[in-house]
Amino acid sequence: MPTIKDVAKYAGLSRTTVSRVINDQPYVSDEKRQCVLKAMEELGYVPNSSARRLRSQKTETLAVLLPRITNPFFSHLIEAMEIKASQWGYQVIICQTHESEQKEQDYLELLRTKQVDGVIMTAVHNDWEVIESYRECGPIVVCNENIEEAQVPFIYVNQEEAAYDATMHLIQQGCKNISFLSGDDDSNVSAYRRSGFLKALQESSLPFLPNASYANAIDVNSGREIFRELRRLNHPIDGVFTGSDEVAAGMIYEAIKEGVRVPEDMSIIGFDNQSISMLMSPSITTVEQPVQDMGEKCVEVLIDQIEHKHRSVREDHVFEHELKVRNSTFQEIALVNS
Amino acid sequence: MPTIKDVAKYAGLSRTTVSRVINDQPYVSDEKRQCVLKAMEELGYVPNSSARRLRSQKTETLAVLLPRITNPFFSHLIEAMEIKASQWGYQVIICQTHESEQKEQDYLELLRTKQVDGVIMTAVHNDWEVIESYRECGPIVVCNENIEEAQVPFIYVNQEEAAYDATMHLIQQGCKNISFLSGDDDSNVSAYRRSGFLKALQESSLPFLPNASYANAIDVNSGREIFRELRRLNHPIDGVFTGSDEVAAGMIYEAIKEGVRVPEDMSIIGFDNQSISMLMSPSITTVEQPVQDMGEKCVEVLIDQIEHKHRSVREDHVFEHELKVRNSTFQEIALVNS
DNA sequence: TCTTATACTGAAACCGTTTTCATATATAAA
DNA sequence: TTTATATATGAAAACGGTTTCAGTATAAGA
Repeated sequence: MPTIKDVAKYAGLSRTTVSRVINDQPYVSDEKRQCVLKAMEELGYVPNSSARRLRSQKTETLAVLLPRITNPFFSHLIEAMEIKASQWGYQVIICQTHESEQKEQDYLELLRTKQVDGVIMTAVHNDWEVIESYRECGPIVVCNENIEEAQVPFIYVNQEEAAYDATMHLIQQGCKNISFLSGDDDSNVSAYRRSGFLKALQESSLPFLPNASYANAIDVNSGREIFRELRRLNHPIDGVFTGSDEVAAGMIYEAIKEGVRVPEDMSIIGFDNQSISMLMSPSITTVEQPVQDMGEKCVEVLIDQIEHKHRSVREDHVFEHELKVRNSTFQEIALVNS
Repeated sequence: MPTIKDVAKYAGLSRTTVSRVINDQPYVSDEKRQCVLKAMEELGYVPNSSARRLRSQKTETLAVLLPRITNPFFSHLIEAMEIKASQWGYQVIICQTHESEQKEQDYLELLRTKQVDGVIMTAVHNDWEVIESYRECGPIVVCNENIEEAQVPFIYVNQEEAAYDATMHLIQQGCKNISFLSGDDDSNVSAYRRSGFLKALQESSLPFLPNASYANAIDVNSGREIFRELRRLNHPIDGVFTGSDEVAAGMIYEAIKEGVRVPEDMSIIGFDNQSISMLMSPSITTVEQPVQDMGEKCVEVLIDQIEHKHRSVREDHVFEHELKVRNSTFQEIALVNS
């Protein structure tokens, strides 16, 4: 592999001049520029990025921390991020935390060891003060969470409102005994959603059913399991806020198996508008978040911080959600009759 | 940020000794080792990875090239890869090609610029001779494709056999007019599947229907569209090999809408055993590939090549597929009656 | 006692760039 | 003509580690 030194020698010029050509800097005569380009071409030279990184103190690489990439919400998010980052000439390294505090810290170390210029966190598992200590090593932006005391940019949808709207929709459909499901309980997202859920119940003078509340609803299988548990309650449930299309799909799967009619006997509402929500029968009413826009925004904000080195203060980028009403909460018959 | 020099000074020792401690090398007395560790701790020192990379000529980073991360097959693959890589202390950077030859080349450049130690390609869009030219810069392994003339490790499922088995299953269910769908047509996967498909038809003395053959079946929407097109043919179709669970799901969605009964009027078979295939009603018969094992194997083989620097020759790691028979090709009634 | 081997330590070279600084020349302004 | 300014070039320092090599001290073997 030829180095810049070889190119310089071959072109009969100094490394400095070659470097100027590589980086499109001024103060190189056209004649020499051509000369250098020719030399690079003929030697098949390509600059070594480790050396560039060391000297220029930047990596043009971002780390994206997420629980697991197979969750469609996160895969869509990181898809958008990678595309945007690539447009800016940045690489994206993928960091699956699997909800582990330790792994989250391990990956944040990438910032300290200068393997990345910045970090996007799409979930936060450690206490904020732990995260905070990494901030001196480089910018961090948080996506999909909202931690009040933290002074970094946040990109999110108002989960409280979203859950409120979803719950209100269930109530308008006539649900009176509504179950609340959430994933990881230490996440702020769950807390905000619960709060919106409770607000809707309260305004409608409906009771909260702690027995029909589960905090381990994360995927299809947990959805199926929780459905079976709900059936065992002596209190009949006619509506479920799942917080996830996959959980909703799992519940519907089980409902069909058990002969429970959705939405007539039980209305089920998902979250994220993943493709599964359209495909299930009945199709799943869900809350759409503008995932692509959010992903792009994260990258833009982060790169802006990296390239302009401005100390990040609190910054809120709130995106709008949208309720997608489908058949898991809404009987088409009613529509036909009206 | 403190450097190794600061640590050395603080500990009253040389950079060399500090380096030895960092890298767990012998020939450091216990006393000095403690001394260095204490100094690192107190200064909050962490080695700069750009400097390490430059000197030691390795990055401990892998690039994974894939069409798009939102395709569940690839997200499951990369999930397994990331976990395995992380166990070996390697980072994974994600490279979405979107089937573009140019992007594929751009990402292969990471190898030349020494930003990664090796590359995993989960699809191949350029001619092999183009790829070949990057091999002198570092090891490449190919996953999910099988290019005969190429002398690198391949990790794959025998797509010809898989398609043969799937088609045979359709035929055994009584299908006589079977449509063949595939995604990207320049991919070898499609070619092998087509070959297996044809073999099954031939052995059963059934005709191949070129009019009912589509090469743009990649997702739910294309599945829906193709279903509608198939309906417009004057030749009635009673079986479809889709090559993708998402395409199959899209077709089933449309079938339900149009009152076509699956599998009575038309049997549909997917590929990949994604969670959607179990959730649809009817659930989708599909071909399972051991995605996790394949992902892990890719990383193992690649890291082995990186760390032992042995020139890679042809190496075939063939994994077994498994037909998962579900309701989109198989009437449960028949099972009950028997 | 004299080699010889082994454990420990550090000075200096090296990895391949970019950046700083000094110098030279050409052009414009005074 | 002199001075200031802009353009063009290269030598050398810097980035922050690891590796080579040489040197010293101590223990073991002849």
